Amino acid sequence: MAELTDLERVRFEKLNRLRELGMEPFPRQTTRTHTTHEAIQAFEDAKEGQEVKATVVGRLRSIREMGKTIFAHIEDGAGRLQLYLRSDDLGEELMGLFSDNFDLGDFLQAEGTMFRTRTGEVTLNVADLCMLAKALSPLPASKEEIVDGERVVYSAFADPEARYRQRYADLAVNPEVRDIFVARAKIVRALQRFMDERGFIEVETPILQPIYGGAAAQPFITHHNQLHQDLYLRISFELYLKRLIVGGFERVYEIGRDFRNEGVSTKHNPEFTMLEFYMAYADYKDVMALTEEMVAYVAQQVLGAATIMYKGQEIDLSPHWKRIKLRDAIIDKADVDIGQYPTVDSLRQAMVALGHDPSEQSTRGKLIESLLTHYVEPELIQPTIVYDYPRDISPLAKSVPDDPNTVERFEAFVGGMELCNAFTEINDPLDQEQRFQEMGRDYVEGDQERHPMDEDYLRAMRYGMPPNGGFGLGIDRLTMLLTDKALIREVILFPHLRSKE
RNA sequence: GCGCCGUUAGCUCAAUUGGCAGAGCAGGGGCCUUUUAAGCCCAAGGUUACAGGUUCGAUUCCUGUACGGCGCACCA
Repeated sequence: MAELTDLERVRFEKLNRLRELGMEPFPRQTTRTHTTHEAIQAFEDAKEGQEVKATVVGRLRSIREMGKTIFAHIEDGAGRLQLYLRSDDLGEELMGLFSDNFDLGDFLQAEGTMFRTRTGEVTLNVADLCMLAKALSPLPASKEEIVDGERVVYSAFADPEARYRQRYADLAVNPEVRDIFVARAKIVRALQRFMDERGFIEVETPILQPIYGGAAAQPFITHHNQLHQDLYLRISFELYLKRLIVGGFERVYEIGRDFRNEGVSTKHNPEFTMLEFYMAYADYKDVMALTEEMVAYVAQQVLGAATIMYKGQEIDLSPHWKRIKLRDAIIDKADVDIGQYPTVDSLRQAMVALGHDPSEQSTRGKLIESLLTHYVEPELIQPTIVYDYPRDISPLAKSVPDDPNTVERFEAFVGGMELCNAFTEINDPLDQEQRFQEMGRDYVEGDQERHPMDEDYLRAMRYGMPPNGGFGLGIDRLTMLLTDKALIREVILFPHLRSKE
């Protein structure tokens, strides 16, 4: 065991003392007749003069000793409840035992009768209590008061590093952090309900993949010892889900984890949660309509409204969203018409004139994308669908009717953030093969983002793939949006951090 | 990967130009039988992230390391 701090040593002594006094600090059995919320509700609902007895459990969050009485609050999954310990009711022995050996953070069980204090708070007058679990280490201390119904916290546990490394302590002392993850769970449920109601079936495809694909990203590599085989953690679900479209499922979706071996930022975590769906007999316009409907639905289900506040700005998520061609969006925000620069070199020169320093290896599509990222994305606060993308950065998307260099692809942006990415999927195996070959040509040998050729995927396509629209949405990003968080780490329970030792 | 900033008690934060490192809360000892950031009295709590350097003297200045934050780069 690690060396104890002074505070921990004191608690350790209390733990031993409890055992000596015959109170097990980690008992096996718990009795609970009411949650804190139910106990308060039962009292509120009771007739005048009717006695309400309750046995509640929870973690000690505050203690106020006043001579021969003690006020305390416990917290359980449902909320908080004030306890009132009175020497005359509890007995001097238990009173002293509590006072000497119970600390903030301990879990306890208390039995008694509900009443209302002079100041109006519904409270349990405790007749008996016991320890359920002794906390050996003190939780990060904070204090709070209620001002006009708002909780004001003093000395809140706020150091981001400590909060992420010890998320358990963060969750234990910062209830608003728990709220984020409750919202996140609701978001996932709402998405599933939305998809299920529209005839999509939820599937699970491999995370360990012999060939990665479906996105331009560096993979994590792992190894299967018995099979002597290197495997990649998936960077997308795309190619497996479309195999299922070949197999006869018309509508499939998957919610799961993607892994990308890239830099971390306020919007990027090495592992993140995606929703991808594929819809036969649909194209990207159909998917646009479904996207608007989906996001508005989720907001409505989780927040009760399709209008949200994000970083101090009101955002209306209800359909229909603004739609703009990528070329027009870049003219609009960057004052560059990519149509006038049909070659990599001409576009690079135009960007250098704007003060950029584009990488030598960039394709024309990558240059366009960096214009999008720099000038357009941060400006798109209200939901906006940007569509019709360059071919060379979209190797799985079908081209638009009269322009082989532009593909039917869109991304939706909200709050200055890319939320999802979708396209009319290529279903011509020969076209797809050619695109894979172009990727092999355009991306120099050793470029980690070069797409490996997935022969089995091409074989699947040759059996015949119905026309279909595909879609990917970052659930972490959607959660940031709906919980008004600027940092992806705030919506991931255990975000990746460097090891400390 | 690059740049800037940060790291002081369990938590939140101070510390003049380089001159004995402080406070609130938490914890400990007292007082207080309807309090709620309860209050009052007393005492305690520190290798100032780590390793070096400059200096009579370093939390403070310099170098390096670790971790974090922000920005950039990367990021179909």
